[in-house]
Amino acid sequence: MKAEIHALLQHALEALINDGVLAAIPELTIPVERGRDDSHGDFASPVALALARSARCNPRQLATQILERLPTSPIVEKAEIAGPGFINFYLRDAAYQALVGEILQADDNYGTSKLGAKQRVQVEYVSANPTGPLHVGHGRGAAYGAVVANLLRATGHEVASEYYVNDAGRQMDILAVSVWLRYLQSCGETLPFPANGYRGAYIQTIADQLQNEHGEEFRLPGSTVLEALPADEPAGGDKEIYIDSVIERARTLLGKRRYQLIHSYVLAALVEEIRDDLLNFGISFENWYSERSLMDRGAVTTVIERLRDAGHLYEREGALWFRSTEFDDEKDRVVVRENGQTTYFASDIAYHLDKFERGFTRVIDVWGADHHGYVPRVRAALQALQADPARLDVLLVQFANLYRGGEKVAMSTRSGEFVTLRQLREEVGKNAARFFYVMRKSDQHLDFDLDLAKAESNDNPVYYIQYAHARIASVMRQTNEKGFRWQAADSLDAVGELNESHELALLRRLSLYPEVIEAAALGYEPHQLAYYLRELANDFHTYYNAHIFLVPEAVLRNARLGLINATRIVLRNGLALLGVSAPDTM
RNA sequence: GCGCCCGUAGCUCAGCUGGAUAGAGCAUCGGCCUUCUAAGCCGGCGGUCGCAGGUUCGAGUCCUGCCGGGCGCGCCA
Repeated sequence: MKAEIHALLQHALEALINDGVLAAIPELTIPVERGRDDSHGDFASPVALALARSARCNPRQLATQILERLPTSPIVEKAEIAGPGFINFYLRDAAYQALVGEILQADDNYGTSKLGAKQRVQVEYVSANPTGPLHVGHGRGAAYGAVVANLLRATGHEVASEYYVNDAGRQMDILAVSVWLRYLQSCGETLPFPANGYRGAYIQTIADQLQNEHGEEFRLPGSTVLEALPADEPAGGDKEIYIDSVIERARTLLGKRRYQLIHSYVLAALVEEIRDDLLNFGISFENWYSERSLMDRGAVTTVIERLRDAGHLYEREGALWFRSTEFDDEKDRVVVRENGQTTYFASDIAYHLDKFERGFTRVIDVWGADHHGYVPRVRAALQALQADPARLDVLLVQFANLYRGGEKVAMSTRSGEFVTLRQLREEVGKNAARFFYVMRKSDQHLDFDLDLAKAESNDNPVYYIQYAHARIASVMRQTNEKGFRWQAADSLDAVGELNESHELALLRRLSLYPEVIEAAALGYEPHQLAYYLRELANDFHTYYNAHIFLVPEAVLRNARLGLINATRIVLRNGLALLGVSAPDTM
C-alpha cells in the first residue's frame, strides 16, 4: 500500500521535473507517512514541504502542482492538500477489504519481503564466556539477537547466527582448576579453595561427573598440590598470583595430556549446558565458533603479522601495541602481552577479520552495553586491515534488572549469586520471558517485573496478545460446533460487507504489519513488533466485544470469519518472530 | 576528568529518516457479562517532553551548554 502511494508521488514528481517546474533532485527519498489522525487520511506526504525551499515556491502551491500530475489509482479514493502543504491520501474501503484475501492466501508469508535479497548477514549474539550457566543478564541479549535474526530472515536476508565461544585464555584455566580442586575434595583430599576460583554449585556438579567417569585418574595428594604455593588473599597474599600458581601447579602435576583432558571436559560440560538453556529458550545457533580453533590454526598470529607488516604495531615496555589511535580510538591497545601471550583483543581482531573473509555483506555483533568502549578499537583494527568497518554493526543491549514484589532482585556474578536464565524460565515461562526481554528498546534499561510476567491477567501483555489468538481459535471451534462451515474462499466475495468502523480499523492495522516488520528489521528494533501486536490484539478485542461474528447471514459471517482469520495469521506470524507461542486455548 | 547511552503523564514506556491538536499500558474514578473464553470492552482524570539557548516554514526529534541517572575508561574477558 505504502509502496503504491510512493509510486504515485514519484510519478507526479517526475512529471513536474519534465515540465521544468522542478529541478531534478538526485537523491530524494519521498516521505510517505501513515496519517496520525483519521482526518489526515490514510497516508500523508509532506513532500511538498520538503521541496518548497529548493523549488523556491509556496509549499501549498507546489502541492497543488503535484496533485495535478498524480496518476489515478484503484486504491485511492481521493487525495487533497491540507495544512501547510501536506498531501493526504484517502484510500477506498475496497483496498483494505482486499487485504483479507491477500493475507489468507499468503498465510505464513504475510509480512515477509525480499528487501534483503542477496544480502548475507551474520548475527553473532550471546557469546557469553562458558565459565558458568547463562544468567538473566545474558537472556536479554539472547532474546534480542534471536528476534533481530528472525526479522532479518523475514525481510529476505540470508542470515547466519553464531555464538563465539571464548574457550581460550586464563578464565578457562581458572575454571578448569576450580573443577579439579572440587574433584580433589570429593576424592577426600583436604585443601582450601582459592579466593579467585569459581564457586558456583555447578562447579561441584561437574567435578562429581568427572569423578564418576574418570575415577581417581586425576587424584593427587593435597599436600603435593599446595606445596610451596604463595599465599592466597585470605592469608594476606594476592588472589591473582595465587590462582595463577595453582594453574601452573596443575599443569605440572597432571601433565599436558591430563590437564588438557580436564580443561576440555569442563568446557564441553558448560557449553552443553548453555546450548541446552538456549534451546529451551527457543534459540539455536547455526554455528558455534571456537576462539581456540582460531588460535590453533594460527589466525591470531597471522593477523598480528599483517598488522605489523602494515606498520600499525610497535613495541613498548615489552608488549606489542596496535596504534589504534590512528583510527580514532582513544588509546593504543596491547595485542601481545609482555609474557608473550596474545590478548583477547588480538583474538577478536582475527575473529572479525575471519567474519569478513567469510563473505558476509553485513556483520552484526550484539553486545552488552558495558562493552561499548570496545567498539572503536574493533573498528580501528578492521580499518587497519583494509576491511570496511561500515559493514559491521554493533548493537548494544542495556542490562535488565529484575523486580519482585516491587523490590529489585540483588545480583552479583561473584560467588555465584545470580539468577540464572533457567531459573527465570522456570519462574515466568519461556513466552513471557522472551516477550518481556524485547518489549523495550534495546538501548533502554529494562525493568523486568517478575510478578507481572507471571500474572494471568490483562496487565500482562503476553497473555493479552495470546488471548486474542486463542479467542479466534475458539470462534473457529464454535463455527464448526454450530454447523457453519467456512473456508478461505468463502470470504473472498464477501469482504465488501466489512464496513463497520471496528472492521476498518482492524483492517488498517493489518495493512500496517509489513511496514512494521520492515522498520523493525532495518532498525534492529524488535520492540516495534511487540507494540504493534499489542495494538493489533486491542483492535481485535474491541471488535470482538462490539460485534458477533457467527451471525446467521452467511455472507456477513464469512466476511467476518475471513477478517478474524487474517488477524489470527498476523498474530501468529508476529508472535513467531518474537519466539512466543500462539496458543489455540488458554 | 574524558567517552557512550538515557531523562516524555503518579509508575513503566512508545513516538518511524524533524512534520499538522504529544500516545499506550499500569495506577485511580465511572460504566459493560441470559449471546462466539470478562485472561475482554468503553469512558473520565492526568504532561511547561530535565533546564537554558540555537538551527527553520515547523523541534519530543537536530546542534551547544548545564543539571540528573546508568555504563565504560586493564598487558581481564
